[in-house]
Amino acid sequence: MGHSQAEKAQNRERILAAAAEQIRADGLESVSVGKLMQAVNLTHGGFYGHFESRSDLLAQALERALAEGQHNARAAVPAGRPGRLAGFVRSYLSRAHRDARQSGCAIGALASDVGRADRRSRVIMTDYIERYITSVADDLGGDDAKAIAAVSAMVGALAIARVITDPARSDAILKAVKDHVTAMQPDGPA
Amino acid sequence: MGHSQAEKAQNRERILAAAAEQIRADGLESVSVGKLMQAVNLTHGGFYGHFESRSDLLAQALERALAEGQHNARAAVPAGRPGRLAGFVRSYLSRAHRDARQSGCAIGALASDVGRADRRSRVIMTDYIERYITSVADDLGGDDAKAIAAVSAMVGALAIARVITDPARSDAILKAVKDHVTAMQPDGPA
DNA sequence: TGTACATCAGTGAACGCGCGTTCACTGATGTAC
DNA sequence: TGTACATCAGTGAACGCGCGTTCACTGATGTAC
Repeated sequence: MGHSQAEKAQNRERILAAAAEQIRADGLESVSVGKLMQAVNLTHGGFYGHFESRSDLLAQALERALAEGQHNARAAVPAGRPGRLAGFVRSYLSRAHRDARQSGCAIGALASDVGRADRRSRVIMTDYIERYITSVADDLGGDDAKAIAAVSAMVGALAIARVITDPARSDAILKAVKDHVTAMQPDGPA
Repeated sequence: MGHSQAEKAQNRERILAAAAEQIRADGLESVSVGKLMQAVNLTHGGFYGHFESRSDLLAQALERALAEGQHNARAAVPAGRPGRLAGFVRSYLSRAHRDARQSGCAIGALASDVGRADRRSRVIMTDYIERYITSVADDLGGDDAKAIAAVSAMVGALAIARVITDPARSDAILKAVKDHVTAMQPDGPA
């Protein structure tokens, strides 16, 4: 069995990507070293050539999940200014986002988990929350307080919509908050 | 060692109360049968005289936590109508509530956990979310959509404030959303 | 009120299992000459 | 270009541990007479 240096880097990527998906789908605690390595067609022993410990992996996977969620969010919206917030909110509070936890926003998926996690994880997520708020504030005339309210409502709505058992009611939650946040923009939706 | 029927009911209560606190403080998955029974000064074998399984206990503890969180919320606000929402929001988005996960609102503490839990848990929490929305709607002239936005913002803000590492910034998050939700009332804060 | 006994709440040893982590080993990679 | 060898990515057995659950047992409770 040949294992080149290039393959090692590639395997590390595959482990990290699989973990970043899994923590969003099933939570930080759902990750087991053995199963994760199996999912990536490696044996468990090799794990420690890539990461110091399970908890080290979790912190890096959280960072990765946050970065990916952010990337997906930006990709869903054309870069131009007018209607940017409305477009972003439509995508963030879509049924597709609600139903695809594993590739969606890690703040929405993991906020309450990280709230009780170790400091390292909280520092990482704090950074992404602040970026999220700043980005939304840009579309709200720099109003930080308004952006905080908008972000809180979006994150809360996503979490709640994933709990509600009746699909139509879950849709209604998403729609109500979408309309509410969109209406926050001074010049109205574009 | 004497064990009367009254003691049995009392022990069941103690197990359930301890679990209801623990799931809010550290998440559903943090509960282990052995440690839980130890915390209540019993041995692990007796657990199955009270509950069918760990997962049965978790569902009942979730219901208990939700009921307690709701009870605490009502207790914090005088029953009279004027200013009821403002008073409730002040309490919900207080530093005290943020810092006392184990006795606070279980929706805020466990929404993202339950979003990926089994159907039984989701059904239980759905019920309490709807009650929460209805209760807030009562203070907003029956406007369901507005109440959904308010509840989403409060739940999201609580979760986010528990992640943010800088205490002053965390306070600012609570305050921004408190002001935002209070301003939703047509007649303004009382 | 007092005795005899069935009930049953709680005990603690034991089960099989999966966990995170370690480590001696294998064999292809990739470098030195 | 070809050979000799050090490196090191990945393997898989083994570790000690805590888990959820079962069960034979203990002894106080509480009932029948």
